[in-house]
Amino acid sequence: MAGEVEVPEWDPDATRVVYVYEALADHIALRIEAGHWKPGNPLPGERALSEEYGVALGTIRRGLDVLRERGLVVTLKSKGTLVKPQESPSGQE
Amino acid sequence: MAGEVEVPEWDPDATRVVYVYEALADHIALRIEAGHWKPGNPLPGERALSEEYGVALGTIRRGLDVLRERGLVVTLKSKGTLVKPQESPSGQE
DNA sequence: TTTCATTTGTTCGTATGTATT
DNA sequence: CAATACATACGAACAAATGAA
Repeated sequence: MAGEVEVPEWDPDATRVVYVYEALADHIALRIEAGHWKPGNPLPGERALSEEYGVALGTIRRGLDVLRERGLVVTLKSKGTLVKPQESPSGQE
Repeated sequence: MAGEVEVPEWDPDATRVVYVYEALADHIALRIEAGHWKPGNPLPGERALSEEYGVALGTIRRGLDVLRERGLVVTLKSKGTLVKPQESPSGQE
């Protein structure tokens, strides 16, 4: 049950095999799985993430696009991007 | 006066005598003249056109450069590229 | 109702790197 | 080497929706 898990530092140079927005998506996904942000709760805003990660707004949005496609998050206009409750087809936990 | 006019399909391979951005400019010009986009109204965004035509952003921008030089459109930052009202200094046609 | 702050959405402008011709 | 074309990425500004005061 996803508690306090270690997440590697954000280092775009250490991930130079892939694109920034993909590495970004992976990193945010790790943090979600590590429980940094709980299901139903919002992530920091796009601008905040942009500053935190030191990447452009468009890059953050691309990363969030990826996470949205993966079904990890949902984005509501003027609200924010929320961690999607993981669908457990039958089991609770 | 410019109603529903037929515009050939976009086919970069059928126009291989010139550059893509020129064929692109010609094609968009045809659509404007055919009334697909009205004077004063915006064209689809550069990114949208990029996807629609299946060409890179830079290529779209080059094509729009051409149309701007021809006086067919005007581009406003953060707004879009608008069809310029055709200047009929005195004559109609 | 109006105003304001917050947040996502959209768009152009620009720069860089790579591949092809 | 230069021009074309593609993709990624960063920056800035404007637009729209929401919610609170």
